[in-house]
Amino acid sequence: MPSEVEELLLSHGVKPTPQRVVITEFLLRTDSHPTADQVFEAVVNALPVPLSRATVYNTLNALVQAGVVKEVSTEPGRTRYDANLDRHHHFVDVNTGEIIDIPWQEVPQLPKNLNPRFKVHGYQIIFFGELDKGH
Amino acid sequence: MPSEVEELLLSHGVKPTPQRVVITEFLLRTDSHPTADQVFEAVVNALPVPLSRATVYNTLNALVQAGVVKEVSTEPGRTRYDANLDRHHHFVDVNTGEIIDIPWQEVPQLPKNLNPRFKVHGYQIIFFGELDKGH
DNA sequence: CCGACTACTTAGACAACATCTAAGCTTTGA
DNA sequence: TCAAAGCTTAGATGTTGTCTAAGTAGTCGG
Repeated sequence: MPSEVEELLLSHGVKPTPQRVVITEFLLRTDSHPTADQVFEAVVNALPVPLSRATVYNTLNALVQAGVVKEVSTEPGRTRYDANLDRHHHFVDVNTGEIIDIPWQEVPQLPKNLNPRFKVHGYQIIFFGELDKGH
Repeated sequence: MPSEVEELLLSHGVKPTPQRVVITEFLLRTDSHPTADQVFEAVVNALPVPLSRATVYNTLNALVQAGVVKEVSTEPGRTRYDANLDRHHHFVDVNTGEIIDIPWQEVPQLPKNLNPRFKVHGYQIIFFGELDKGH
């Protein structure tokens, strides 16, 4: 009987190998928007076999392709990954780089027909600012 | 008598060396949101002396620091530069990667006080879609 | 002018992030 | 049991960006 994660992968057309399962499980469990290297560090000891960085990159690309996770690009030069499939926006703390999800309904919807030249598929909003630790 | 570009740099506290002037001139002249390497290719022959890539990177970072240009991060792994200082948003053609500026007033303003935990300094909206070449 | 100080630039080494390659391993199905 | 297809591995390679050491140009006090 396949686990929930295996079913998730199968339903997206991704073969659930052990490597892909542990990587996907980690992404679903965290809300920290990890980089590829952070994913590697987190799961490298969760498998009884060696894990190659190439597999992590291959898997992350496959998951993005299949629509299981999304890439987040808040700072240049490093890609982060987000398994929150609910539509949402992002807030980035300019001091720490921490990324926090903002629920879709907390932000007014934007019109998609801003200009007849553009056929808008979607949009991405990133807020920059400081996190008030007092709250 | 200093040129307009030299005055721009001076007013932002950046010493207008020949390298910095030609790089800034190129950025002001284009709306193509070039990468650092595209900037290098564009200006390397505009100087009577050799130009190092390090100087391009140093200059771009200095211009960003000084507020003369802005970084644009629409795709992971490469930083683009934008000398359009008017507030604006971006549209990215998913087929070509082309980036087009969208005037600030064409998009509804978003509230900055979405959540008491966040002190929002600003935000960035990137629209993804297809460009209708027919218009 | 002169010397020293500061800032800038250069070429190439280096570092970080990501992809590619060749070989081996699993799985699948005939 | 065999072949084909797909996945993973280790390490080489590619790409983007930064760092280092040396040299150069501009500035300022004398």
